[in-house]
Amino acid sequence: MAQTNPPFMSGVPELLLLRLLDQKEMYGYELVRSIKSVTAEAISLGEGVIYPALHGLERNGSLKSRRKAVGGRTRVYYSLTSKGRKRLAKLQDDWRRIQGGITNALGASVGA
Amino acid sequence: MAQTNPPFMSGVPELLLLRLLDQKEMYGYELVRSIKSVTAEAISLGEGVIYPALHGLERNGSLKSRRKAVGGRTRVYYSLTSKGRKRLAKLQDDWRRIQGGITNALGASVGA
DNA sequence: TGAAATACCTCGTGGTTAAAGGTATACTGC
DNA sequence: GCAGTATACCTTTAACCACGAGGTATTTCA
Repeated sequence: MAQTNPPFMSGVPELLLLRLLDQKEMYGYELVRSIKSVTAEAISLGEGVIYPALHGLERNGSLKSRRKAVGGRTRVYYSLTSKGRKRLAKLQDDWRRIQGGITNALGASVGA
Repeated sequence: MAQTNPPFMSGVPELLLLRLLDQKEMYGYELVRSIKSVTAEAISLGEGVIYPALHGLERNGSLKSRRKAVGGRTRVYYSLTSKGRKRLAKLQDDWRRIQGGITNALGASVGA
């Protein structure tokens, strides 16, 4: 795993993708840039991560796509299905749980 | 990856281990239970994660160990080296960065 | 005596990220 | 008219790392 981002990343691409697409239909290339900007440059996910992830999410029914020609170029727009919305809710929950756990651990002074 | 914990776990064992051992010398079996309790049950790391991680961290110089007999049983206590402390500082930084990035993403309303 | 807890360990699986590479079209500047 | 850059899609390969399962031995408690 040649790393640009530090560890702590597993599951993150999926979460981010679902979250962004829940707000607005978007295409792959746009998502790549969007993730960088919405995380204030903290997280950068390349196309080699985004496209396979998108395909996987579509395959398992979390996303649906439609092709759209824009200025002679074809884009594939993705949006959430209801299954995808459920999946997002679960992932957000999970994230908050482990995020809280780690925050506890980092902040705790182990008294005795 | 048969999963007990949800995703979002990569790098987490290392961070938690270093953090706990920075506060107090501990042995493997103790760390397994400690992680569960300090994260309020949110994160549970089995021995199959902890022991290899401990060995790896010792190998790369982040931890040092000493054996200690306690009531007829032998325990291997681990503690941080200065290299381990540096590593911990870096990981904490990384964690806070990506944690912040995700929080942004989850909270953001993508206004146009 | 035997079950459960303590304490250590390794191996194999498989999920998941990441970089690098590959194609093709459109737009910009020269 | 042409070169270079940005847009837009995609796949393949490699490597990592968490995880469960399984394995040993000792102690404690019923």
